[in-house]
Amino acid sequence: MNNSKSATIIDIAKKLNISTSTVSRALNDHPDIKQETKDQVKKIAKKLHYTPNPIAQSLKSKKSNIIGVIVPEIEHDFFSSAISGIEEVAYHSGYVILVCQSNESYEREVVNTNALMHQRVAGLIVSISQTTKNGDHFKELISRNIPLVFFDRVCSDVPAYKVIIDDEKSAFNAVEYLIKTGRKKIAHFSGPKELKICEQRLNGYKLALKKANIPVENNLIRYGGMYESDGYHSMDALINENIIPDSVFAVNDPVAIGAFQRINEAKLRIPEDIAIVGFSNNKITSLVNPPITTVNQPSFEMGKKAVEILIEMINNRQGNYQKKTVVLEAELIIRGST
Amino acid sequence: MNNSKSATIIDIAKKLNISTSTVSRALNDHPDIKQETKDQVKKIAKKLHYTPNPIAQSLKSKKSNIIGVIVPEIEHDFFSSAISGIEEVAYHSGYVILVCQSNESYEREVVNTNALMHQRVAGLIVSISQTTKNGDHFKELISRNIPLVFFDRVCSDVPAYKVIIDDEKSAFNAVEYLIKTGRKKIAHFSGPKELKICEQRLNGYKLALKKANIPVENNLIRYGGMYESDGYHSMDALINENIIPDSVFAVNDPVAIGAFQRINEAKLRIPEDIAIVGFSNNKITSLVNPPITTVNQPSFEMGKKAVEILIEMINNRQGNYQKKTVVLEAELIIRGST
DNA sequence: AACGTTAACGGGAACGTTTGCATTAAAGTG
DNA sequence: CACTTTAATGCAAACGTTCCCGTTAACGTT
Repeated sequence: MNNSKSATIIDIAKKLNISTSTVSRALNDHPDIKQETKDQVKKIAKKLHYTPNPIAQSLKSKKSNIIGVIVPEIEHDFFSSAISGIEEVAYHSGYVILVCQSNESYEREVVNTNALMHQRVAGLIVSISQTTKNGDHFKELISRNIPLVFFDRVCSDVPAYKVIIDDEKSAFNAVEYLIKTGRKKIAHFSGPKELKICEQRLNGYKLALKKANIPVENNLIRYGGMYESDGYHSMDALINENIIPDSVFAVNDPVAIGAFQRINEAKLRIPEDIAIVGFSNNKITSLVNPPITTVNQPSFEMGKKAVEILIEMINNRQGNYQKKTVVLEAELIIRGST
Repeated sequence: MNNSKSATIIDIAKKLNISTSTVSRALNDHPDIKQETKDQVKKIAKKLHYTPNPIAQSLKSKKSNIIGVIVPEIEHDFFSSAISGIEEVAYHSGYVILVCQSNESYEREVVNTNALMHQRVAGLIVSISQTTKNGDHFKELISRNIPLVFFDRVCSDVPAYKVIIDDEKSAFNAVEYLIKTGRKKIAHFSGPKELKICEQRLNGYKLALKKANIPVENNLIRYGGMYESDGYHSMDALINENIIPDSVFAVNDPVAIGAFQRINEAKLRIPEDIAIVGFSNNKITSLVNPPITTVNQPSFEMGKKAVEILIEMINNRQGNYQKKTVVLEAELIIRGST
């Protein structure tokens, strides 16, 4: 019964003594084919467990049902959640997703981009690596008319759709909240200066201070990476320099957690001695004690939105969409750490 | 310069006034082609930025460089980490990965499996959903000679390679450790009874008790899901029934975290009043206070191992590999919660 | 009766590669 | 010199679809 090979339209054609063209059209409900033939074809197709060969279809149409996704690190809460959102929408639209990670490496991002391009993906969703300054590999995609959507970490010099949050405004709100609750000596643990999102969060921080007439002190601003260890070290440095802020606004949650740990080790109390605000609303922030106030970055929704736009672009290839930026809401979630 | 279409071997052939066969063979270093021709072909190929069209190659060879991955939920720490491991190895071997999630739904797992099969993936790596009892969709793969490797959550009636840890033994070790530290009233929060791994962890729990001559009390064993809320509710139920254990062995980390929260709410102390042991070594377990003792399930390594075996199978399609089970070490990581 | 229309279908090229089987010319063999 | 061998290349089919063009027969229309 099971001859272990997939049936093709040729098999169906032979069985019914008709041509493959007719079978193809019948399966695609072409008006030229009469209902009776369609029924017969579909019946045999079902019987033979026929499914169209997507590879042959892709070769012919030069399109595929594959959406490429490139993120810095799959393991990251934010990205795995975004990928999940992408997969969810893609699944219901008949697409599958090819996932690559750049490991924060520009070179690898380029390799991945090219690999997916040659793989003839229908479109690409990307969050760029920390080390990416140059967007030429993305421009190549655009010149080949391959739809591209960035999310969260965008490449500003590439004219593509972007799904982001307002990092500056969100940071501003977070810091303003700290100020409203009486904090004055607010430290900021920032990330790599090259990353746009870090720059913008830093800007938001500064703006909030300025609005409240609090001077921006450079030794309260620490630069580092985006990981726990970075937050830990930044806090450690402050303590060693005997600079004790009354609050910390961290560029993201891992950094906040790192600071959190160092503060605990120093036997300082959260939030009494030092308040903490993170960024992203990673799961962990709600599970530590006290739970950490953070900016809810809607990762799942960002992924969904990105792929929705991408599929829209794939379908209306006319290019009548505007290269546009979608800004999602990122609200401050107030918890015990402030 | 950039005519926005990919160059093909036909373009190269025309440029050199030779046949496509020669170009193809030259690019693949076929011995029939003389060095001079190869050099010319490769030179032009580079000049035109030629890259082979993987779709055409797949159509011809009936193989692709795509590895399919199906997991219950991408967002899960364990799975996103495993996927990361898979991607890492796949990348360095010239494969890309197609990721689907079943959302713990059997039907969706079947749909995904079939979709990937028809996508002509080179092989498939799967961790099955909670609701999967039937492995027919996987047997179909095997009958079509598509390599298949399970990891962690395996389908026991399907003869395929499996990468797992020894759940029973790991659970046994964890509970035995609790007993050694003087705990006697040890609760176990289990997961869905259908899941093999839950059954085995439960078995390990029972065995450890029996070995220490501690009676297995059914009201200390609670069944639920695999999420925080389940752990929370199990603990809540115990407290409401006024059954206060001196320790809890949770089927996984989220459940442990849920119990952790409920214990905190009850103003009971960890580990003084109740010790906690989780399972998986999710990141969060090391970040809460006190950090939670847990079984380190080497997710990244499991993913790597699975894909290594898969690629091996893809290359030696002769089937001279044994359907075999690989058991990785899962050691107990002792932290402050015990 | 000669022609046009339409419904329903088939032929065959095309997508980009790979590969078995020629073919050709040069070289070697007896 | 007639022949086999060998090196290097070309031809054409095949992978499974799709789709532009026919083609055919049955039916109107004048």
